[in-house]
Amino acid sequence: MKIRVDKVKQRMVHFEEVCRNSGMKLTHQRIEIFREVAQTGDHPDAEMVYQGVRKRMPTVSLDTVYRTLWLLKDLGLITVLGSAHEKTRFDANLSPHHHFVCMRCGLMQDLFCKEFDKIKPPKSIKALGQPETTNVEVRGICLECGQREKKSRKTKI
Amino acid sequence: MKIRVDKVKQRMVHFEEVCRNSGMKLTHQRIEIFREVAQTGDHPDAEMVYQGVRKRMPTVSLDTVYRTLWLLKDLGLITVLGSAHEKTRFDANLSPHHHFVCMRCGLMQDLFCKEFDKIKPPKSIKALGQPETTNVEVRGICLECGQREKKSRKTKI
DNA sequence: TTAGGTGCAAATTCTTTGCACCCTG
DNA sequence: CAGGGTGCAAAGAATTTGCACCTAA
Repeated sequence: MKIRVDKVKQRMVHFEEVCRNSGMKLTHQRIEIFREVAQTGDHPDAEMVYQGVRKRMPTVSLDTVYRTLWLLKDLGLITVLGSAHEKTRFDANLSPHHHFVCMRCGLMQDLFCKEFDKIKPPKSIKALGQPETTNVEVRGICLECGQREKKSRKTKI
Repeated sequence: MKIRVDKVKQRMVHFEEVCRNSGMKLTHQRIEIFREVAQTGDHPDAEMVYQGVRKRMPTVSLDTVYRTLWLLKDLGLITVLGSAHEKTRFDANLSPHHHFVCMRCGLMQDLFCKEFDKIKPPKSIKALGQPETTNVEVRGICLECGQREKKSRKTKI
């Protein structure tokens, strides 16, 4: 799925603005890597981004793609699906439940919520496939990471 | 977080029943690996399961732990969080949206749904951390995998 | 000019596999 | 007793890192 040209341009403008504000250098590589993600609608992985950028810039290296993607994520310019450093985890709790995931440390806690249990996919889901389970993922900062942040703010001043 | 002893026992009974029905062998290793997941409430990863089982059975190997965990997953005895074989994916779409994930091939498609956008975490979330985003993940079988299944069913008969 | 960015290759980390021996059913 | 299951060690795949050279600001 290709993103419409005007939408891509809009994203590029936003990207350049954020880059300049953050003080990071606007290199040719970074521009092309962001463009690749911005114009591809179907959640590319690092390798796909690399291959796409390579067509226009044959000398990029895969590690620059990785470094840039994480940087873009830190700047809030892209989102990351399926967590990099996080390992696969296993759960014997088969009853319906939801999760609270810490965006900083990756801690995943169970969240029981009757409201969430009632959520059903819309009819339009049929266009994508046959649904089986529906669950909610709340992302944020866990108590521990929140505490750590407060402390470091104090000591830094 | 330790799961209550009676709950663990209940899970063990279910496990042994499913094992027998599926025809797989009920080995000492499998029992201890399932027990470890069943009694640990905080989504252990393979390494943590391995270390836990090792205390009781010092000769188990990490690869048996992996093999067994995937087996348990295939039997529906445990669920898997954060996808094993799936790579990290990136997305430049920052507007709120949800996902439909294929449980067979891992394909992740965007799902736009105004109803889902309105969902807010319950107040009880404060006990876990500071929420930032809430999104819904519908899991099921995508159209392509659904088709493939139908075909293979026909040819097998 | 110069500090941050890049490419290369090697290292790490998580997970899987081939094979000979072992144990459940 | 037979065939699946296990442990070992080695392979694979994804991602990260050290270092010397390069380039945007």
